[in-house]
Amino acid sequence: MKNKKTTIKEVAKKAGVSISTVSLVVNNLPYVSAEVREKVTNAIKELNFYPRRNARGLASKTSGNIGFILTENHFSQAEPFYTKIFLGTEFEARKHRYYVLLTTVAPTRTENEEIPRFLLEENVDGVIIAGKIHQSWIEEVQNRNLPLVLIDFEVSRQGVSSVLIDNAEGIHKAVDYLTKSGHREIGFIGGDIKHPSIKSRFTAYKQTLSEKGIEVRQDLISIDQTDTAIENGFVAAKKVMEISGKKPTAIIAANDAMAIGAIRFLKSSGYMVPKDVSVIGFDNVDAAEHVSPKLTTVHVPKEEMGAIAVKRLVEKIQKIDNVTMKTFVGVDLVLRDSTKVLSSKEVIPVK
Amino acid sequence: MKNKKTTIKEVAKKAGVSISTVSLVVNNLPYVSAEVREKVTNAIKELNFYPRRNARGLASKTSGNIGFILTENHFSQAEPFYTKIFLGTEFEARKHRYYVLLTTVAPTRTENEEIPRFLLEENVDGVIIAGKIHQSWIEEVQNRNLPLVLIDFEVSRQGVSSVLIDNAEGIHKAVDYLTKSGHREIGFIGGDIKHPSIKSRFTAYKQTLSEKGIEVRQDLISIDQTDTAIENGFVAAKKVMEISGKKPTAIIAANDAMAIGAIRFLKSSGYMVPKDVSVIGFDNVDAAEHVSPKLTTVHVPKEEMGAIAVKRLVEKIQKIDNVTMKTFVGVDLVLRDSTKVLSSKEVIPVK
DNA sequence: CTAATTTATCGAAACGTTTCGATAATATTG
DNA sequence: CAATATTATCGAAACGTTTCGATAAATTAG
Repeated sequence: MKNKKTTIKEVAKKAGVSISTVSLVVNNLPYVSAEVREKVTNAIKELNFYPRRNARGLASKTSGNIGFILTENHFSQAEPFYTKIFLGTEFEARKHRYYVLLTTVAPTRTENEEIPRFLLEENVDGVIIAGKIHQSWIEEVQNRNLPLVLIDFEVSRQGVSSVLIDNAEGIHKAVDYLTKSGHREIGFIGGDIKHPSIKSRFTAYKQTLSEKGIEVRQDLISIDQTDTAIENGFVAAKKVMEISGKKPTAIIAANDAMAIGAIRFLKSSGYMVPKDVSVIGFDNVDAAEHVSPKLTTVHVPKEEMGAIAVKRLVEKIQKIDNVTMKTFVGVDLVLRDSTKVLSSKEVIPVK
Repeated sequence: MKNKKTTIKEVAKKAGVSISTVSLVVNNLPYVSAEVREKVTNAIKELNFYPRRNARGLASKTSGNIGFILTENHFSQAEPFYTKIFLGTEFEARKHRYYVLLTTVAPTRTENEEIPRFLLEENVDGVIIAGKIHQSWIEEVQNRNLPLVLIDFEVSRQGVSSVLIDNAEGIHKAVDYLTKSGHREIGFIGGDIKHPSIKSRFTAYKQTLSEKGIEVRQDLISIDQTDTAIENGFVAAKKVMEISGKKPTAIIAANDAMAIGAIRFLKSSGYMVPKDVSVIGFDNVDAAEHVSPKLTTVHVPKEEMGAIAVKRLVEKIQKIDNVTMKTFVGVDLVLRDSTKVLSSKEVIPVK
């Protein structure tokens, strides 16, 4: 069925009403009699009418778009954590009749950094920022009075909502599982420790061990890598195995990439995973199922995070709910092959 | 620096010229004196002016957007082959000052299937379709007189360009490598054989073997899976190992997912990869580096495919080159750990 | 019954650009 | 020198909707 590019004028003519009346019907607005509404609806169908996005946008000062911003390094990262989140936003946005425009910005900010064009052109009605980002980008959005939702990042700033991972719960579940499986020498490796998620995973690791009366041993910890890439997991695991006295029987990594790197180090150094050392990751990216052994990991519902962010943003755009919100998405421990039960009885420290 | 939402009117006033003259300067069009051009440019900078996308769109009957369509199953597939292509389009589109709008459609087509909203709203200037798609979606785009580029798919239809994988070259390189490594019993597993890429990979497999004087054995082939998912690789490899007389020393899979499935079957059945059977995949998705052993595979430059598609489409949109083009992207064999050299001397069949 | 309120329909301005034709000045060609 | 072509600048219509206020009819309340 060919689209004949009809306009609202032709619909009005065919239905015998004014353009204004047609607009009321198209937008499902009141003060149109049932009889007229039916006539207009029929004309719309017969003429296969669909309003143009541009014209609606100009007249109503809206764009129908949501901006999605992330940093360049997150954009190109091998493990598609943020692309899953993006796909989640796209699917949910569609339900609300929004398009999602994707862009990247530099991780740091200099004077002449290019501002996303969709901000300059006023081509988005709200913005989602995924991951850690320089504060000046947040200011750039807020200065334009655009609704903003952050994903996996938070700032103490008025009017910014966040969709966050319940990192503490995830790490708690991981430590809990390990201690219930008989592990006491549990290490932690991480990178980019200033990232709020990594920081809170590390805090939760120490806190949960303390709650269980297990000593937090510094020689089982390595968290000074610049980022959470695979190769930094390799290096961090290497350091832990080198400096630790009594070796860990389990290592919790700040994310799956570092867990994979840790497994690579361990295997290449003659340790067997999980026979000698269990490894747990965080995120549950696709690779977790492909590495050998398959990675036990804390599953983060990435597409759901994207969907929730869209819901929050659309509410802000439509001014349904102006409350600043922090939404924590629950996590689950997915048991695969990289963890081993040492003993079925939880070890209770003797003192 | 706060954006004060200035309009072209204010720029005109400040520069002491007309709106039309400002528009000529903004769009870098001729018939403006150098003196006036400088005055206007200064005013634009001082007022931090940026034209609205909506207004420009309405006036020029353009959207500034490119539509990106793929099927729902491709959208949600675990291995992010098409998301890599999408990311490639986004990066390239940005250079040409286009936004990319992503959507999915059903793999098949029924009467009341929803047409992508960006087509209905005339909100794209051209469309990229990635992967195999029902012909009616192609018609839906062409009926709207929109420029169209297909990725990893082709149809014998007027005016449709394609960015394709040089499947034959990839398979040729894989077979060549294997035969040069001493393999003669080389199997092939595939699914969704009607997909042009898969079909041409299979054809190339047979053809290259024949060129080398190696018999194409039907008992080393399994290609009747419905799609190229991991579990179908498992099943196809199982079938090949069950029905074949002299067992294969190598299996070429139609894609990485099936290669991974094949490795899983082989390992779970007591075979060692590559000691007993070498495995080669196609695509080089992220998982190829994570499976054990790491997968030898034909690398497809996915982001480049996306970038090329955007370039072709932008040319079509701007009517720079209306020629229908097929662009084949080169591929490379990436040697990892899943292939073994049987003998360093290429086996030349004795007859 | 009358006044007040709600419902129904419409005309036209507005949204912010692009672009075409009008007008005039300048440059080139025969 | 005159005719023709090019360059420069501008006014206003157009693009296709939304939406506000005008006008009138219908309904409700006192």
